[in-house]
Amino acid sequence: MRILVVEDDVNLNRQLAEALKEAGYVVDQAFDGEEGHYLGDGEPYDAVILDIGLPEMDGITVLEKWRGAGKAMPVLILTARDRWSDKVAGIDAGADDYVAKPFHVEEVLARIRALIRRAAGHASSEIVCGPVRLDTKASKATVDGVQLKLTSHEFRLLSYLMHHMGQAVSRTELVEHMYDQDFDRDSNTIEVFVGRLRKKIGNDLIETVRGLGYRMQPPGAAPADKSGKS
Amino acid sequence: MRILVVEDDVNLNRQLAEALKEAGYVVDQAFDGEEGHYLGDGEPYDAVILDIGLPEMDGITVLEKWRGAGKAMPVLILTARDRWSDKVAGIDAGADDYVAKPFHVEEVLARIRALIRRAAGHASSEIVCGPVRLDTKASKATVDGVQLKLTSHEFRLLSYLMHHMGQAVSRTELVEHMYDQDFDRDSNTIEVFVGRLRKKIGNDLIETVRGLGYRMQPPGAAPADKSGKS
DNA sequence: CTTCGACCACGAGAATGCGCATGAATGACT
DNA sequence: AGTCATTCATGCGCATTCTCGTGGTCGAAG
Repeated sequence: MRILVVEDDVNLNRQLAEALKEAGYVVDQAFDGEEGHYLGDGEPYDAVILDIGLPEMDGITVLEKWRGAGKAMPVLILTARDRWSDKVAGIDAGADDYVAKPFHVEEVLARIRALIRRAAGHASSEIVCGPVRLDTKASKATVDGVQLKLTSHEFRLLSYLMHHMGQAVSRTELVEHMYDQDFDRDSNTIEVFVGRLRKKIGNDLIETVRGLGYRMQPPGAAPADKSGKS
Repeated sequence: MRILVVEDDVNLNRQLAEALKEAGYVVDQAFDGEEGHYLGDGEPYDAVILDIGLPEMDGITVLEKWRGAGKAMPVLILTARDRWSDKVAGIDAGADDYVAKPFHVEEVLARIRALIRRAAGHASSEIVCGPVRLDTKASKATVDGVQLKLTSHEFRLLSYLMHHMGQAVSRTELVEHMYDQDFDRDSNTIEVFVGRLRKKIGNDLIETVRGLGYRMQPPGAAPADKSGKS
């Protein structure tokens, strides 16, 4: 999962970014409205944390521009505690949630989790697929109750697949959500990680869709194929 | 749009209900956890406003029960301003948003609007034709609920046909949409794929229109019309 | 009604290229 | 210094796709 943090306070920005990375997200940072808008417009984020008071371009404006351009990713805005009119303006501009400053970083993490979860259409903080259980709150995964030992990239891969269960996910999409801006897109890294993951969670769970990418299936979904081969 | 308000403070409950009705929603009211849970479990709401501190059954518990039973409607929880741990707990229990008391009614309305707007975005993109069901988002297709194993070209073909249901689609048109620019137009690949597809989804669904191309038809619509075309 | 030409279905073999495993090289963290 | 995660390159196996050839079906004209 890839997240953009737009916040001009350098300390706060770093603080957030570190907490998010700690929790297993990939994080891009922007320090003014201009830069934030540019990144959010060009890169595919799973969520954005956006400060309202920003140099160069106001947070609300940034948000409106994104929404106007059809960007639909969940956005969490940061406002001063006493400016409740900002919150309403922000929400009407298309924000999905807000947190008032000063805040507990923990709270922001919970909100982000909730936003990502909701964007993927899941109600609870645990996502289950057959024997695999992903705990987004604790950033852990288990198979048949046994905890998996995953590297950070393996976890991000699994997480992304499970948040998009049933969908076929392209290699490019995976790369874009598992890495930040600059990454050499021509390589077979993803395939390697898929291989490794399969070795850990069992081969049948991640299905490869030739020419398209990979797909994780909800539980009893694909029993047999009809008159094809296998 | 139908909304459930679960709040034990009679005044507050009425205040919310009136504002919501004013805004054009249909509103049901519950005044304790038990009643709230019962209604939310049995009736189809587009959104729920749920207080955390409730007699009979705690709001978090109510929410967990709903989510455990597969209810996925958006839920906005109300908490006391100083209990931020409640918010985190609530969000992790599956709440989609929260508002801290005391709040401006206007703000609650904005949130509800946002929640409903967002929930509408989760409609699955499916096209159905008789027993065949095509899910473009997941890149998969089922016949009578059984998942098909299609290669990427077969899928593209089916997809194009189903997107133009009822129309006769020429071979050239198909070629142009299934391949990029230059492709040897003198080849019978399309016929081969149509054959393969028919074998997988059943022969009656793709009708051949001699001299023109192929057509997919919802069943029973125009059973093998001999005397002309549409 | 018959015949002819064009169009279509289908099977089987051949070529293409995708995806996977593997192992070595690089980099990060302790 | 050593371990572990990550990245990259290579070659093989096989699903997929394409070509080709034969036989069948349809429609129109004589």
